[in-house]
Amino acid sequence: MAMNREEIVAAAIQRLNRVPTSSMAELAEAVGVSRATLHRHFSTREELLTELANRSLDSWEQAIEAAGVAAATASGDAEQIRRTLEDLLSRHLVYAEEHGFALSEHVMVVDPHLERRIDELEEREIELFAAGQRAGVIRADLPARWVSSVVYGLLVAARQSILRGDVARRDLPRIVIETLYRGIS
Amino acid sequence: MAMNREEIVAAAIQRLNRVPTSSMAELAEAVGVSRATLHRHFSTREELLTELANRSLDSWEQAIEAAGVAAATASGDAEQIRRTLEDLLSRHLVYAEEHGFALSEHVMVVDPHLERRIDELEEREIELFAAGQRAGVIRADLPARWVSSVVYGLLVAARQSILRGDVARRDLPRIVIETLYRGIS
DNA sequence: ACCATATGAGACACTTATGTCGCAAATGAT
DNA sequence: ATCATTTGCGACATAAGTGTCTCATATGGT
Repeated sequence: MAMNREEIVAAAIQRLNRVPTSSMAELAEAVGVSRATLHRHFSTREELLTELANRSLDSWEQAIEAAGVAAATASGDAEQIRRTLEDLLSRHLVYAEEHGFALSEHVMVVDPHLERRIDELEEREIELFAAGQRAGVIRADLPARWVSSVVYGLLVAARQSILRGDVARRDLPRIVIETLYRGIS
Repeated sequence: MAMNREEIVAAAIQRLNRVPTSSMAELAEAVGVSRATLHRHFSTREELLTELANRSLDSWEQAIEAAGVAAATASGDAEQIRRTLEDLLSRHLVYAEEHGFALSEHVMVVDPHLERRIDELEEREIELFAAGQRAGVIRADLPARWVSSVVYGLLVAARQSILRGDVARRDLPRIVIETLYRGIS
């Protein structure tokens, strides 16, 4: 087969999305490769998981940049912030589907470097939320960090809804954004 | 020491709330009991986890009943539904703190009986949400099951906020209810 | 003080996951 | 066709978790 690192990572992510506690043997089978070969590419399980986590954070970071979070935060313009927020949310939904396993704790490795990266990415979003509050896009009586947690919680909810078939994939962005902005009343 | 089942369960729950993947040895140590004694009370790990899960669902069920979900659903009265919703939410927050480990998937046992119980409890809440929609308390353009997922997601967010110290415990109920009803704008 | 019961400590067998190694077979480029 | 590289397969050692058992000790009620 001659799988390269990319293909292995992609297949492993898919598997972990369905069965987050998969062993190396299960991952190897899911990838379509022998256990020995998997170990040839990733000498330890931790190395594999760290790589997956970093890929996952790459996607997240890319979403933040593609949505123009930094520019919107700096601009302070209400409309730009609103557009960026919705764009970011939509990208997050894709992220939640593709890297959802990383959303559940206790699965990923506890690596100081990873934790710092997560904090840094989250901080960039929190700054956007804070800018949104100053611009009147987001109510100011909620801590910006709480807003961040709410977005995270909604992603968990969205992922669950998709997995259970409660909401159609194409309806999700609208429903999530509607719920985030206006709540359920 | 002469620990009874109750004390063991309580200590185990506390431990699992912090370290959801604890082994039997770790749980025994956390309980303050030898591994053998733990096995005398719960012959297998699965038995222990099933018991914990059922205790957890007992709490959940009790919250549903104490909040008067059934009565509110049957009444169809907007004000009663609103009060019940807020009451239920507050109780859920306590539940999320005490049984949060059960909120994360992949930790608990996959037991058909447990799954049925969860479905049944969730269904009772969904009926309340649907009644809320008919009474105009909850917007009707969202699937009631989505509302249920959102509540779940907000609990995950609330738990995370508490653990990280982003929001004070006493502010949580108001913030969560505010966010649920009105969103972030 | 006595006795039934509960506990702790340790040993044991069993299972599962991890990581390494050697070797034969397949692959692929030249 | 040849040769270097990659792969699969199986064996192996190691580690960790689970569940059982025995025996000495501690506890608590009478």
